[in-house]
Amino acid sequence: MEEIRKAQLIEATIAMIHEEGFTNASISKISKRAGLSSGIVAHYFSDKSGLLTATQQHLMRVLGEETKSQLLHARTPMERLLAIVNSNFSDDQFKPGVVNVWLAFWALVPTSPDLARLHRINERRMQSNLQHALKPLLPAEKVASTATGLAAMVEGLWIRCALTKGGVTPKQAISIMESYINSQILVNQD
Amino acid sequence: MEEIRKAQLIEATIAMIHEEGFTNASISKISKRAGLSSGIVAHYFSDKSGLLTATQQHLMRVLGEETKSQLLHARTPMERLLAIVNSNFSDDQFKPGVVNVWLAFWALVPTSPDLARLHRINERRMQSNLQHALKPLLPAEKVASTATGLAAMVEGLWIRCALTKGGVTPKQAISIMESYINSQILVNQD
Amino acid sequence: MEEIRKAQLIEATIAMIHEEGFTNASISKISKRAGLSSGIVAHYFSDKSGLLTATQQHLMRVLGEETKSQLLHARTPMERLLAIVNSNFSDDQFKPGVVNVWLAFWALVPTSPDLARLHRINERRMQSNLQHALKPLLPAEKVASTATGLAAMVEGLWIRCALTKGGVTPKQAISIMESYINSQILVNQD
Amino acid sequence: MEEIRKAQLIEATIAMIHEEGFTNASISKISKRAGLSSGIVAHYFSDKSGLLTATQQHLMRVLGEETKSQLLHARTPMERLLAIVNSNFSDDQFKPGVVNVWLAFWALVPTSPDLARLHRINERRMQSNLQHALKPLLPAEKVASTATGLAAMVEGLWIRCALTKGGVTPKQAISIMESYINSQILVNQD
DNA sequence: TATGAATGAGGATTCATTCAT
DNA sequence: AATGAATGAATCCTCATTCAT
Repeated sequence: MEEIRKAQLIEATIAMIHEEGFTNASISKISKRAGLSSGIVAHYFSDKSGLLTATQQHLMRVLGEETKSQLLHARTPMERLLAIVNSNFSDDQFKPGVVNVWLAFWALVPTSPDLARLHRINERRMQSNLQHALKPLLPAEKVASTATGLAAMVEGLWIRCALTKGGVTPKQAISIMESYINSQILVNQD
Repeated sequence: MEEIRKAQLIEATIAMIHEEGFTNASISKISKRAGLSSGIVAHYFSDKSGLLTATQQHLMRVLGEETKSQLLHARTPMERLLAIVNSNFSDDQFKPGVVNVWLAFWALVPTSPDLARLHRINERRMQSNLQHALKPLLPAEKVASTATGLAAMVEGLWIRCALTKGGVTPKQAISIMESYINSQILVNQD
Repeated sequence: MEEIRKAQLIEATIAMIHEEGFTNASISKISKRAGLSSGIVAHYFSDKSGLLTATQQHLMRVLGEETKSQLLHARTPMERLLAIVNSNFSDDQFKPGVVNVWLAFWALVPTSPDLARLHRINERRMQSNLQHALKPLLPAEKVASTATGLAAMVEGLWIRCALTKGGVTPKQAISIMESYINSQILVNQD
Repeated sequence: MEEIRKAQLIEATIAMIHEEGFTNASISKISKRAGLSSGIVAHYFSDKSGLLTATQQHLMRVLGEETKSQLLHARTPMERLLAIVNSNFSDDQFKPGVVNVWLAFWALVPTSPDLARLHRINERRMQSNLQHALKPLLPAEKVASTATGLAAMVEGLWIRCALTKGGVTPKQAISIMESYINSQILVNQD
């Protein structure tokens, strides 16, 4: 029961943030949308901030699982890299609402220790995944900085896909990143 | 007088968003911090959203002028590219508060037409600057996508400099981007 | 519970309008007077205008029930007419506050669609009641205009009873209207 | 100069009350509409309530002059009566805005001593005019009550003309009152 | 005479939270 | 486990008023 209710509320939170913006996503609207009463949030998350943190955790878990699942089928280092990149641009990451939640999340990081913690965890996982995949492809001293650049590019392109209607498509984003990866490998080859 | 007051209020807005987060930056706190009364906001910006829009416009103007000023001294295409990149990582862009305002701004874009407009303008200027500088360096069909990738990387690295204490420094960020630029040019040279 | 709270708030609204005038009847004063918190108004009426509309509806219902109750005992057409007239001058209609609410209500009709609707309903009911009672007493072509004149006189005299201290009393008002009715019947008799 | 400014502001007050309702007619809107600054009101009327009182006084003066002017051409008592009645339904009394101001005025009488004074003056003038005209037509003991009834009917019909779109027209109102007058005279003749 | 900058109190409204049921 | 009534603080905004120019 608890898990069902929590899932319902997280789902409704994402939907409300999508539809009316982070600022207007009040507890009463969220709970009404979930078909539940307003008191329920206190019951399961103790707090509004508890609900928001849980929501962000949920999104991070979804992304993590997507990455893990795509990595399963990767055989070569290059395939591993592309798996990581692709997982960030899967359909799940552009579902209505998901985008706004991530953006709101970033905006809250500087003033919320809880969310800052989540942010750090997420960033480290990404960095670690990328470095692991890059190690066989690049000289050791280039691995870390290339991983950072790649992670940054993923984030930057993702924002553009999300915010700029008629801008970059996920497909184009992936191709831009492939070009980055390839040129880095080529240049550092000999 | 009008310009002085507006500047005071924009300054105070940035400071408050920095100190207490976007959500807690209320009109009364902002105006008190500016040493003015709360009614003054309505007087000069008609609205809270008017003040926020003006604040973001201000930050964009500062960035634009920084870019323009750095471009003045650039002689070669490569220098132009670096000028653009550098201007995004100048000290002004990491002054306390500036970071949070940009992040909050992005979070509001999906639900605020006004801010969406500003966002589009800013993005186009960046893209256009980069393409202009890249044209002499790359085959025509590579210019647009490389500019997009570079812009995305700038944004992504900027977020990391801003959000992750002890992560990437602006200096490292610039070096990562130089590496990206160089490899793209090298690979596409012959 | 809901009905009790609504009644409390409507009662308090009437009292506040009476004591401090329509302009000064704020939500916080009204709710405090009802012994409740200010948020309660939103809870039950969603709006201040919701509360005002409900208050006016309440007064109209009271008047309607008074009329209906007096009509129960009326046997002849003439008695019916007097019953309608009397109900408009019953003690309930001059209870402290009731007068001011009606006046404020009229003042808001031109700019409030909701109240305009209520006004129309009330006027039609009065007109219909009067015509029904006048039909056996007057030639058909005189019924409508006489009803209108009578309704207007009721309203005009009611205002004078309400606004002019030391002016007309309800008793005198009723006698003036009786005289109007009698003369109209007499003149149109043969 | 003073008279010009005062007239401008009174005119603007009536227009604003008409367009946005009494509640929304703020000093800044009124003065802007008059093409003047907001401070001007304090200068010429010391107060907002001063402006409102002056506005109501103005409307009363206009009505009084209309009555006086129509009475000039009246020769018989009956003509005098009709002149008084007609003056209340002249075009000036239904000019946009005038109606709302009178209604708002009535609503304020119970809580404003100033406006209550004006109200009393206006009512007495009307009563006195009517009694003077009725004296030659009715037995002495009927004059006062008939005047009161007539005044009330004028007011009631005027409200209906004003508030109920598609209800009574001024022409019909006058005819209803003529019928009242005639029947009263006929019945009391012998 | 006239302006309009500046104030700050007061308005309606929204909302997270609490709690009895 | 779940409700939703009730609170009251906080928010934005409006506005009459004051006053230096």
